[in-house]
Amino acid sequence: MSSKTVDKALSILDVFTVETPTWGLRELARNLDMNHTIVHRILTTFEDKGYLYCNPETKKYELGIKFIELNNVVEEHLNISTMIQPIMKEIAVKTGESVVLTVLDEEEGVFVKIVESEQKVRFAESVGKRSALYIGASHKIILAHLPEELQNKIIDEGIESQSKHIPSKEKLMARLETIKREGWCFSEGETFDDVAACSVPLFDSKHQILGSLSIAGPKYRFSQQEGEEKLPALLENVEKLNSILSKVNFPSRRNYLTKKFI
Amino acid sequence: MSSKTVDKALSILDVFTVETPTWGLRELARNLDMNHTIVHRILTTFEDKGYLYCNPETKKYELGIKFIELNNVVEEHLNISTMIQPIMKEIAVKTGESVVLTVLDEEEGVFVKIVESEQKVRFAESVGKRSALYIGASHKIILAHLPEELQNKIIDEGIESQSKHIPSKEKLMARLETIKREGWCFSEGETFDDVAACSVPLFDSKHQILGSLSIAGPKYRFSQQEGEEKLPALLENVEKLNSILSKVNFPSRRNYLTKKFI
DNA sequence: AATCAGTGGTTCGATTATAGAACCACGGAA
DNA sequence: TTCCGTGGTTCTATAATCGAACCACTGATT
Repeated sequence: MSSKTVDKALSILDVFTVETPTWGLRELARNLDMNHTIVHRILTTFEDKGYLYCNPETKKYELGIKFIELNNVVEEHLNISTMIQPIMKEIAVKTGESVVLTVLDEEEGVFVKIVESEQKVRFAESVGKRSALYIGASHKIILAHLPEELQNKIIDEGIESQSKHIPSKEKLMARLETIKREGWCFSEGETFDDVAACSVPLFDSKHQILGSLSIAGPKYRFSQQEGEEKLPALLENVEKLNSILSKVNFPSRRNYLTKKFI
Repeated sequence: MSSKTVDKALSILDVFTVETPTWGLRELARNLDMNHTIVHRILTTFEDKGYLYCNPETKKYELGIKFIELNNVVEEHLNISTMIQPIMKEIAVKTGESVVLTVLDEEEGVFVKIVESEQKVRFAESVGKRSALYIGASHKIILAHLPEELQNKIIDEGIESQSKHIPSKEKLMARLETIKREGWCFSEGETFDDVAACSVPLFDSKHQILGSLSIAGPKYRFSQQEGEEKLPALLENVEKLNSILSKVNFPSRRNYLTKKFI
């Protein structure tokens, strides 16, 4: 049982994305197919509480300062700064490339933490980015460790949405099997055109797939072979990370892994 | 007009802080003086949407992955990574100390961004931290630029809560006047025991106080005199930052500055 | 300058989701 | 066993929400 009103309210928050960060009242109501009165009431409530901010000039709404605050609570609680970041930093220093922590949430992957190399290619802005599990090494390595039925479902949905990232179902399924067997994955130009990455899986205390750890850098200095060379640096540290993560119980939605799914 | 149900739901979120990041159902209901049924319904709703995570072993709730995602949307929209961070970085490099961006929200100050120096004293974990305006240089410089009636109200509330940071109202008010006249503020050991800071104010497009920019470092290498020596590096860059911030319209609650207050 | 179409915002009675007492089932302590 | 606590569920009186219709305003278009 779940609250319809709160559910509606949270659905409203969901449309504030990097792509569309500001919304007018009626524009938003139209988009969500809701009566503008109720949208207005909810927006006002969020605004009062600091979750949304209404620009007084444009009268458009955007996400508020509260999310900066609450993000800190999550990071603190996960010991991201004190425990996870140092390990990622060590890998970054050793390999000279950026290190990315990705987490499985529902049926997608989310970049949770990025530690940048000293080199000038930056993509820390992508923290929080969410995308389908068949895109990029960091996501594919997760997909490879999901139950086959779920892989099927996700790939079918990808084909339906005509994703350019699925050449054919058979090829992808075969690729996933190889990835799982070998325990790592390399990709280039999938999530970002000019970026290549090399990823290994992370597991929770019940040995269920939790996410992945990746090294990422610009394509021109990151071939598959160079990726393989960096693999040891990843694998050396991934155990430490796994033991931390297994104690933490990461707050992402993976309940379906223990339940039956359709 | 505001939605009671959503308001209640958001009040629940508010108790998930750095100090108390996890809550059991009944514990939470007791704390908020609410019926546990309704708390349960709201918690479930948040959980479904990824805003809360219920640890399957302990059955305790904590903030979910959604806040990492939405924090990114806020930061992206504010151009924190691309525009603000480089300026802060420049100051950090020039002074060798960490640089802190603080913003006024309602009647408190919130650390919105911290760029660390290469030196080993770290307090980036404090991003999102919220505290009263009479504590620390970064907050006092904001308080000094608020209307006198509001200063009165805030200081009175501080005295009522028996804050150790207010020696006497007269002294503090006099201090605030000096700070405002001189345009900067130094403090040590207020927000953190071993940290000193030097702060200058930031204003929005309507020349209203928006927040502050600070240099902060460990007390032993950060005397008032050393703070003053670093002041030019701050002031050189604060204009650039002000011009960026005036275009951005920062999403913090400062409506009361344009309205009457009680 | 008058019209129109679009905003954001408000009102109020019919409708519908919510509130909360009472209820499980479970688990640990005495 | 009993007791107290927990998380979670059920059901109906009740109170909050929904939404058509309503302002007041703005900025094109005629």
